[in-house]
Amino acid sequence: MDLINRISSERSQFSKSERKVAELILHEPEQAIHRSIASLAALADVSEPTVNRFCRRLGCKGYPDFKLQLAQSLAQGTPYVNRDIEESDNVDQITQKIFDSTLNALNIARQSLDSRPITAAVETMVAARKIAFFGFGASASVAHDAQNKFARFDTPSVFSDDLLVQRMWAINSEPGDVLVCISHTGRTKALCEIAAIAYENKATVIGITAAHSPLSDSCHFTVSTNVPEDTDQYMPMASRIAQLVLIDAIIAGYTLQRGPEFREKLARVKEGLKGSRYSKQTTTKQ
Amino acid sequence: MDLINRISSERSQFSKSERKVAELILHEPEQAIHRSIASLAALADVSEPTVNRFCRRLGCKGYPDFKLQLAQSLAQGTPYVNRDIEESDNVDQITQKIFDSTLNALNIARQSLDSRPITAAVETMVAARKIAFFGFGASASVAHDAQNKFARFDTPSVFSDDLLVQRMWAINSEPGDVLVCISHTGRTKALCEIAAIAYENKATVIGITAAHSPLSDSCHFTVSTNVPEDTDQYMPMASRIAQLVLIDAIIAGYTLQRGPEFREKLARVKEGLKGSRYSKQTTTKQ
DNA sequence: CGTGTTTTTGTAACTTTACTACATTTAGAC
DNA sequence: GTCTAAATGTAGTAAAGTTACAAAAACACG
Repeated sequence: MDLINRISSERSQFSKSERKVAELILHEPEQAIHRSIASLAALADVSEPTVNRFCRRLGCKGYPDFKLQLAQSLAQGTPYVNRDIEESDNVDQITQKIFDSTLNALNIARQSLDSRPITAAVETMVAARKIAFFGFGASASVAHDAQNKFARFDTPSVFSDDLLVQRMWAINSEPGDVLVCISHTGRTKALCEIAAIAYENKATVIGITAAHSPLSDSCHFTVSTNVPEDTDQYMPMASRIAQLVLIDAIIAGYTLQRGPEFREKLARVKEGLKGSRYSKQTTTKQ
Repeated sequence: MDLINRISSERSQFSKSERKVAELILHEPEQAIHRSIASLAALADVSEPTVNRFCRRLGCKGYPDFKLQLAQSLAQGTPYVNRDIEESDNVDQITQKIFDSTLNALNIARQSLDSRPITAAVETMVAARKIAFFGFGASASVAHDAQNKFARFDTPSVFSDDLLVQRMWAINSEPGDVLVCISHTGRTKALCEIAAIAYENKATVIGITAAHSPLSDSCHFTVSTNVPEDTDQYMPMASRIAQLVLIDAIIAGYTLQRGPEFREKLARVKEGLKGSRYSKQTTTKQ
C-alpha cells in the first residue's frame, strides 16, 4: 500500500508527537519532501529523533528513505485510498478502482514470477509439433487469446472450450504435441480429465493455473501467477489479466527464440492483415 | 519532461565522466536512488563532485534533490527509456519487460479515461433487452471474455467471431438491443459493416475501439482507451489488456447499478459453479 | 494519591553525507 | 611543444541524519 495512505490509516497508532508529524505531512506533503529533518522537526514542534522514529515506524530505513518513498507516493497521482468498490461509488470511481487494483495485482504478480517454468514453456512450445489451448469459462477467453496469437505463427494450434473437442484432441495427442491447460483455480474437473488423458499419451502438458492444484498434478510443469485475491467477488478479474500478460511474455519469448527470419514471417502476416482494414487515410465523419 | 528521459536524451551533451554516471543511472535507476553520492561515484569510477556536477547540469539543486526527482520519475508510471525487448534478453528479462510495459500502458490508460461514455455504456447495458459482443482476431477473445462475464447475468448475451452469425444478429436487432463492437484499430471492414447494419435497425451500438475511427462513426458512443503504442510490434498486447480492464469496470458498474438483490443472484451462480470443481479439501500429489 | 514501571520525548555526541574551494590533469588550439 | 580552457579529482568543511542515553510523561497498582 501507498505511503501517504499508510500514514493516514495508521494515524491512530502513532504517539502524540508522531501524530503532529503525520498531520503536517498529510497537510502539505509536497513541502515535506524538500525539508531537512531538522526543519521538519522544528515545524512540527518535536525533536529530530521523533521524526526519525516516525519514519521507522512506517517501515522506512530512515528519514532520507522516507522522503524518497513519499516523493514516489506523490508522483503516483495516488487516488489509492480504498480499493474496494462501494455502493455509493460513481462510475468514474469504480473505473479508477478497477484499474488501480488490476495494476496492483499485476505488480504483485510480476514480483513473484518464477522464470524457470516460463523458460521451459517457451522451449517446449518452440519445439512443439502442434499446440492446443484449452480452458472453460473465463479461462476459455484466455485460451482463445493465446491461440489467436499463435495463429500468426507456423506451429499448428487450436483453441477449444468444447468438452468433446478437447477430449478428442487429447485422445489423439502424441509425444511432441503440447497441451496448454488454463484454469484460474486449477480445480475444474473436466479440464483435469483432459490433461490426464493427454499426459498419458505422452504429450507435454503445460498448466497455466494455481500451483499445487489438482490440475497442476496432471501437468509436466505449471506456470502460475501469484495474484493476491481477486478484485471482484463474483468472477475472476485481475487473475486472468495476469494470465494474459504471462502468455504475452511466453509469446514474446517464443518469437525471440525463433530468430530473425521468423520475425520476417510475422511482418508478412501483419502486412497481409491490412487487406481486412480500412487504411488510415480513409476519411471519417470527425 | 521526465528526468529519466532527459538523462537519456541529453546523453550526448555530457562529458566523458558524466556519461559514465548517466549510463549507470539509466541502467539501474531503482538502485541509484538508494545510494549515497560516494557509493554512486565509486560505482561509476568517478569522483563525488563529478556526480554532483552531473546533477546540477540536469537542473537539480544537488544530489539529494536529484534522487528525489529520479524517484518521482520512476514512480510516475515510468515511461521506461528502453523497455524494448532485445535479442540478448533472457526469458526472465523479457517477462519483466512485458509486465512493465503492460503496467505502464494500463497506468496511462487509467489517467486518460473519460468516464462519460463508460457511464453511458453501463446505463445502456442495464436497460438492454439483449447484448451482443462482436470482434475479430485479438478482439474476438476480448469480446469472448466480456460475454463470458455477462453469462452470469440475467440479460441474454451472445459472443461471436463468425461473420455470418454476427450479420444475422445485426439484421435481427431491434431498438433496445445492444451491440458492443470491439476492435483495437477501429478499421476492421467487416465489423464496421455489422455495426452499420445494427445502427440502421436502431439497436444501440457501443464501440470499444479507437476514437474517431471508421468503426466509431457507426457507433452511438465509443469507449476508448488511450494506450500509447503497443508493446509488441506484431500483435496487440497492452491495448487489449486495457480493453479488458475497461470491460471489467463496465461490468463492475453494471453489477452495482443493478442493486443488492442482483448480487444475491450472482452469489447463487457462483455457488452453482462449485459442482464443476474439485473442492479445496481434495488431496493433491504435493 | 504516591511510587514504581513503562513508554514517550528530548539532548547531545557522533557518524555519515554532500558540498565547496582549490589543485591537478587532460584535451585541444596555435 | 606550449598555452589555454575544460574536465576531473583531492581534501577540507558544513550540514544533515543517526545513535545512545537521560529526562519527562503516562500509566498501573497498591
